[in-house]
Formats: sequence, C-alpha cells, structure tokens
Amino acid sequence: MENNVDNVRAQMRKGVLEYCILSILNRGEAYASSILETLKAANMIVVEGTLYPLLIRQKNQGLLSYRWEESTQGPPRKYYCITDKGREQLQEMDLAWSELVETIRTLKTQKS
Amino acid sequence: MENNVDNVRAQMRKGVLEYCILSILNRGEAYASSILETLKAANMIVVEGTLYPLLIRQKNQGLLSYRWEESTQGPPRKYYCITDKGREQLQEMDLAWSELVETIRTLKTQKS
DNA sequence: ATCAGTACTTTGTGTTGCAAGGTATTTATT
DNA sequence: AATAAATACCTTGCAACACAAAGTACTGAT
Repeated sequence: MENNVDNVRAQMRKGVLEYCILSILNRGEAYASSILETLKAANMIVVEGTLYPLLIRQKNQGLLSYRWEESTQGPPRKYYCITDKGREQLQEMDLAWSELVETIRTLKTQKS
Repeated sequence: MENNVDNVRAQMRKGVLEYCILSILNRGEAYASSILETLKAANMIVVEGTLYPLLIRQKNQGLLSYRWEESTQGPPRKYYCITDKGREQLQEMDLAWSELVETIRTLKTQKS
C-alpha cells in the first residue's frame, strides 16, 4: 500500500483489462508487445506478466486466435486476432461497460 | 463460467466497489444492509460476504469510522461514516474514474 | 564470442469477490 | 416459556487475477 493513488488506479483497471484487449484486437491483429504499447499510449499501464496470461486465457476461451509470424528484427511474433466469439463477447462488454458507467453516474448524482 | 454475461459484469465491478462505497457514504452515514440496498437499486449487485470485509478494510485504512446505534427493529446497527481521509481518497477516485472512462473512450474511438 | 534488443513464458505472492455458513438480537407466534 | 422469523453483523475457504521478478529464446551488432 505504498502509494495510494497508484493503488486506486490499479484496482480500477482490474476487470476492464479484458475489455481493453478485445477492443484493441477488434481494430486488427496485433502481438503482445504492440498491444502493450497501445495500452501505454492510452495511459493504461499494464505489464508483461499481466498481459501474456490474459491473452492465453482469452485464446483458451475461444475469443482469440493467433498465428506466428517471422520478424525482421528479433524472434518471431505471436499475432493475435479476435474471433467471431470474441466479437460477440466484445458486444456484451460494450453493454456492460455502458451500464457500469451509468451505474456510477447514478450513484454520484443521487442526493441521498 | 456458466453465464458469460454475468461473468463479464462481475469482472468489471471489481475495482470500482470501493469507489461506490465511498461515494455512497459521502452522501451521509449508513449501515451495511442499507448500503447493500442502495447498491442493488443502482444495479450494482454485491453480497454480504463482499461488503463486510470491504467496510472493515476501509475502516482500518482510516477512510471510514463507525458508531453503534440501537434499532427499533432487530439488532443494533453499525453506522459507517466517511472520514476526512476518506473524502481525500474519494477525490482521487473521482479523478481516477474519469481518467479510466476517458481511456476506454480513447481505445474505442481510435481507428488503429 | 559477447552483448543488447526484442519477444514470449512462468513462478510465486498478495488482494479481492464470493458462496456458504455462523452468531446475535428483537419481535411475533405458538 | 419456547420457537420461529426477521434483521444484522461476521468468518472461512476458495478461485481468479494483477503483478514483480526471473527465465528462455532468437537476432544482429560489437
């Protein structure tokens, strides 16, 4: 609990990470390191140890597929691609997210 | 993984629960069962086994205080009240939440 | 050969939400 | 007086998950 502000943000990130990954991959295939960069650019700080297991989980759920591709620089890359099932899940997540935002708005607005 | 939709919502709720509790208590003191009702009314389903430990954690962090009050119906109630420190934390959470909403908006809007 | 860079993976830890069950108090019913 | 129902608070055991840290592997430059 060293830094409270960071902790608050970390807690909130939980639960929307999967949503973010599916959203990013819905724009086109990508490999883990590039997904990390995209998240970082959107101020969504995630580390490797979080992302890799998450991608594997989503692949095992049939939400993602992947293919290996040689890189001109460095080892081959694992390009992930969203599946039809993943797109269905993403639609559900879009709805769940809007509802959550609305729920919070309600809680903040209601005066007693 | 029986119901995917429920699971998606459950995942997203994580991390904003503490924010919800502080927001509710910022409107005035309340006891656990009434907090549960407020959350339920806002479509934020939470169970006792989640709420009680959370209230105790927040109290131990100095974000909440409480007092016992006799009830006309049933056992005494533990009325929780947000502290100055809790209000500070709530402000940080307000900011963190807006930023998270903005982050998601960015991720969804960007076309690659 | 060694190092740096890139990329993927695994292990161990701490936190947290939840299902399920438990304790305690009051009031109504038998 | 004893029992049941309602209300309220609390605890235990489990599973999921984010993260830090360390490891593996491939490529190209020094």
